[in-house]
Amino acid sequence: MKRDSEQTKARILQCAIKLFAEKGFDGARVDELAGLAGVNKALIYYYFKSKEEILETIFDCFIKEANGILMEMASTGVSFDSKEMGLYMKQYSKYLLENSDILKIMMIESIKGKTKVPPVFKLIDISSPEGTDEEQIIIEMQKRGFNLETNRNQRLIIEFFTGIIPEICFSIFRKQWCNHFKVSNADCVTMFKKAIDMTHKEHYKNK
Amino acid sequence: MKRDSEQTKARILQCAIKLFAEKGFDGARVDELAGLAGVNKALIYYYFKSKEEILETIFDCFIKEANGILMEMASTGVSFDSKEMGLYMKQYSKYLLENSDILKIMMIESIKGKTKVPPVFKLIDISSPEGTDEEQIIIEMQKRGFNLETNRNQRLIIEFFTGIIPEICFSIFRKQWCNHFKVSNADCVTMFKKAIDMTHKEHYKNK
Amino acid sequence: MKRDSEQTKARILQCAIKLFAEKGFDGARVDELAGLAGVNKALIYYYFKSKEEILETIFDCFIKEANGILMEMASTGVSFDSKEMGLYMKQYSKYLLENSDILKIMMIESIKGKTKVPPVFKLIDISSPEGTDEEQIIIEMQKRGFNLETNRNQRLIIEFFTGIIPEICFSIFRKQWCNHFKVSNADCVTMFKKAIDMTHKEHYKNK
Amino acid sequence: MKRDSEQTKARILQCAIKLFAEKGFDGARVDELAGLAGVNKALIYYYFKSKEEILETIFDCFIKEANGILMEMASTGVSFDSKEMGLYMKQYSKYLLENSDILKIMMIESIKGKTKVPPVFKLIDISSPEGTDEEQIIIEMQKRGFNLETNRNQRLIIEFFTGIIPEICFSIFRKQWCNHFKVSNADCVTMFKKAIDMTHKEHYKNK
DNA sequence: CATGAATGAGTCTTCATTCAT
DNA sequence: GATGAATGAAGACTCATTCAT
Repeated sequence: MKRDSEQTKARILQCAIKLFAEKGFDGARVDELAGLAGVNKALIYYYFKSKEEILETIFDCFIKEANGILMEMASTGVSFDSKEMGLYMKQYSKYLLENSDILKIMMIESIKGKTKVPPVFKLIDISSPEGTDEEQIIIEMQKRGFNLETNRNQRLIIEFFTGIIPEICFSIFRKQWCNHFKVSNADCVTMFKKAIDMTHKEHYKNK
Repeated sequence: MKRDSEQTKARILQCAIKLFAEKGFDGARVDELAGLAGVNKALIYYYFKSKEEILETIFDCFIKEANGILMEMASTGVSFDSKEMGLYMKQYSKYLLENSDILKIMMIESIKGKTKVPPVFKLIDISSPEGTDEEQIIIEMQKRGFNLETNRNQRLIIEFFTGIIPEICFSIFRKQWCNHFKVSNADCVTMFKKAIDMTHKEHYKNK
Repeated sequence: MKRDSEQTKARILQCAIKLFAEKGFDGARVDELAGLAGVNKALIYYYFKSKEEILETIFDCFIKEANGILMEMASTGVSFDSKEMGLYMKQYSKYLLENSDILKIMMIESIKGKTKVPPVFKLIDISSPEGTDEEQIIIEMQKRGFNLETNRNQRLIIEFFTGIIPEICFSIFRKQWCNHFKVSNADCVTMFKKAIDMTHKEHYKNK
Repeated sequence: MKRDSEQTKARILQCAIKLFAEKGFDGARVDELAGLAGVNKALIYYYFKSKEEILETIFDCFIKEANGILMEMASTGVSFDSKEMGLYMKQYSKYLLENSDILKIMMIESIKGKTKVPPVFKLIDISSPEGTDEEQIIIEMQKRGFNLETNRNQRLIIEFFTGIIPEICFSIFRKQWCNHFKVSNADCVTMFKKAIDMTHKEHYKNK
């Protein structure tokens, strides 16, 4: 019972992610979601108060999960050049790539700007929570080989607009890019990694 | 007559841009657009066949205009370090910044992926049309000081995901960023420029 | 001036007949009529007070014309078997066949029954106006060889439902019948005449 | 559950028949239909995909039903003069008379000619399906006393334009005829039957 | 848990008609 | 006479949500 119930709710959520990503939250219809999930429309309202709540649930789960990964990354004392660091980076990139649908939804809703804080901003808030002892982190990171900007605002802008945003947008547009430019998925990913290495990651070493 | 008519149509388009940017195309209501533009709802359908056509018109005009700016930039024989080049770059950045609303709409519709080619892709297609004599351009650009990637696919990915996309997203999120991180608009713009200089633009000199 | 004006009005009417016949009065759009007639929509309202008035004009003209033909027929003292009578009958049939579009409109509007008197009823009212000296006519006709029913109501029903209605409906459906049953137009007309001869016209001789 | 649902759908259909007959399909409003049927407008779209589909459903049901009656009639080996045959004929006439609303709709839509085959044509297609062994039927009918035309096309035209069409149109115009000519319904029906007997039915005996 | 039926409030679009020139 | 622009009032159809079972 509980098993089935959980599964049904999860299935609804999974289908909602797919659907919202494809049509946008506004463009998606509860009817269609019911069809996709193979459940009665009314059942959706048994699990969720409203269409809106489905969206919120999706965001909350994702932010929490992404949070976990970043936290783990941040708390590990591995150096920039170390294999472990590379592993974490890879893992995070992979995580974003795997959740392209949620990122699509998040991006769209962020752009519309209905919420006080755009959901995507939360991805950087996590990696650099305001409460933290800034200087400490910077010194720590520099020890690991990162040449971090000391000005927090400047640092955030660099991280977000030339690091996270390209990563998100690549995740979002990868498929369409491959189709349009006739590139294989593997090549596309390799080339994007190189692009990030040549631009964003390079700047850590600059100066 | 013609005067008034043109103006009315333009007003509808301007309001549509504003509205679509705020609510997304799907979230926007024709009723509201009519109210915003101060015209009768039916008049909108006198000028445009459908809500969809308004969107297409917006995109077409923008792509055409952006095209013009880039064409001019490409056809001028100025060197990378020259003031003229800097001026053009600035102009294009400014252009994107000024059209943040259109970029919002474009980005959302691109993410949803209804069209074969995501509208945003057209911004890079223009700057590097497939028909062009690739080698010629690269040599030309290298003369001007640009260290362009010779592999076209790699070059496009770099240009798009670490150049255009950050520019677009900055345009889109600037206001929200300023609000959220309590930065002045001027500072924000300055910092973003520095961020781009340190990452994307730097790579032209790399190697 | 007057020339052009008259012509324009006539063209509008002709196109209206075509359009109303094809789509029905309710299904026809003034916009489309304007396009068909090659005039500005507003001009239609210069000539006619409303869409409704166009319909009325069409009906009035037709009734008046049909009236004329029937009057002439009735007032001529030719016998049933005479060539002249056959000529008139033919002429009337031809007239109906040529005005199939108007008959379509008339039939549709008659069926809907908005007006007190269905327009098609007027076609029989004419041929047998109530004010006339019934007996006189019957005697007259019998002299000419027609075996007319003496009961007016019975006579009207016979005339209308087995004479005029088949004639009208043949005019209306002729083309579609030819298409559907793969018959040539000429054959179809010949067969219909025979059908009428064998049924309706035959009854005049009965008894 | 099923009970109510079926009833509701049936009620919508019944009201649609009434409404379409009165105003024509194009002139009828879904809003009004909802009001008439005492249901929410959206419920109509729960049962039917579109206004159009309501019409199709009405036609399909009627054709199927009429089909049934005619099939039964055709398959019974009763002679033309027998009481049974008269009973069947009466039954069919009664059936048409009872469904004057559907016939009105059918006639209007047939006249407009949107569909490849005018719905009314289907009433004759049934009574004389092309695939059947023509000669056999004719011989069979002749045995029963019917003097059927051997030329199929001629026969169809006689049946349709002097048999079915008068029957349909009488059904359609009966009420209006009674009102206009101040005849009682009973008298009107009697007179029409006599009219058909004197014209269409008489021809079976001719020759 | 699950569902078929029902609904109020839209949502895009259309239409006959009018106005100003 | 003629026209492009404008409009109020619907029109078909949709959607998130709820109810009864």
